[in-house]
Amino acid sequence: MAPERDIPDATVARLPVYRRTLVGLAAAGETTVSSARLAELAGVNAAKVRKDLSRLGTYGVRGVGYEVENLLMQIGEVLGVNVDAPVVIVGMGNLGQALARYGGFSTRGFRVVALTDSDPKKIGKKFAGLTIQHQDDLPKIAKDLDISVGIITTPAEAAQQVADELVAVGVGSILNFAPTVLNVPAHIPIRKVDLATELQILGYYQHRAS
Amino acid sequence: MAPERDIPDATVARLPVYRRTLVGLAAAGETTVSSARLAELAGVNAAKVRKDLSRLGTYGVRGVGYEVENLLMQIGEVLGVNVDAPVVIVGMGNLGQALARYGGFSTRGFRVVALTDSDPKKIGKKFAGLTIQHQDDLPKIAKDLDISVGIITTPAEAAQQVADELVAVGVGSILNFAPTVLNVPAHIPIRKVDLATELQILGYYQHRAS
DNA sequence: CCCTGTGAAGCAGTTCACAGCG
DNA sequence: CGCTGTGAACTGCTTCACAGGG
Repeated sequence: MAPERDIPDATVARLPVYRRTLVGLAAAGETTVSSARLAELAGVNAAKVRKDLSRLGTYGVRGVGYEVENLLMQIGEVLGVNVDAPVVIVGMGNLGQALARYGGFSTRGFRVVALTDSDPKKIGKKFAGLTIQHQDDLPKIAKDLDISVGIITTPAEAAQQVADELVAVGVGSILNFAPTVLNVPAHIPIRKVDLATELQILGYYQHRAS
Repeated sequence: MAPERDIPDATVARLPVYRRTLVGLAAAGETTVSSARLAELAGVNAAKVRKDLSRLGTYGVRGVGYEVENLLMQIGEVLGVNVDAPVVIVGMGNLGQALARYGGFSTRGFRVVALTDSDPKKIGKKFAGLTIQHQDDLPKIAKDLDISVGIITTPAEAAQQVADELVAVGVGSILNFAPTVLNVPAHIPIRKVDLATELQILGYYQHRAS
């Protein structure tokens, strides 16, 4: 009943895109979709869609396509979007504040339940219904709220320390917005979102083109 | 004198990380660095560092390593960080505001010179010394300021339209924060930063681990 | 003797092309 | 007859391992 194990990283990275596309199709009242159409909407190639979906153990209907609702359910299960994982955001600067107000968490299986910072001037302020707490209280917060995901939006200098603290209190995965490479134990999944890096990559291609 | 052409995508994506690491080493007064040390700091494998750097036409010194300043200069040139490309941010919601205040652009070859939105209530407000202008004025703004990069921070529904407008006014590359796949002409480099996708990918790995 | 540069091997992901089912 | 599922070929990236220069 659980879907196939060991889905390739490249496939996992595309599943959220398929999911978003399928949500749109469902909202538009579509009940089935072919790999060709899904591929077009998701910006990939049709063979890739079929190979990716076959990894889920999903079976489409030959001659017809895939059932939208069924596919949504299966992808949702693989990604764990029904889990409602408690999230803490560490670092309430510009970006932390923007994320605290971001509305996209709940429909993706995450719920921001705590905000922390180490600047005493910020403690007690409220964002999106949550009060900023001191980073030193993380152990208690993590225990009380059973935090499973940490989002790091501190300056680069503080990020490794924060990552260590998150790991120490038992957080299960980390999303890092600080522009630095973090060392965490191999069993903790970590992903980074790095604006400066993305811009510089663009810089290369633009530079080349001219 | 220009570095080698045709650097693989995977290498390009790592250059900003090497650059950041080298900036740190330079600040710490280091003048040379071995591939092993650079690899450790950048979180990759030493052979990869050597192969990547060899693509730049850079030559390290056998038995010693690479000269930090020289390497920085070469990577900077490849990435075009001295270009100071004018950037417009389209969509001044939470994220757009956070990016407008973000300080990391200038040292990476980018300068935010304009902010736009389509909500009349936001026009005229100021962020980081810039006044929000109406998105309808984009053609004039782009012409006057010679905009070369567009950052899209609108809701998903508006993003394709905005992308079309950016392409129409001659923007050379696009960074998309909206959670949707954008269609742009093949010659326009585009990258996406997608928080919801990253979270869902984490969701998969965390889910799997338990 | 250390550390780079690089052929060669290995691996992962993509794309092709078609058999086979509804 | 259309569209899925998938072997097989292919492409690109990573890693190994070592020759060779300083």
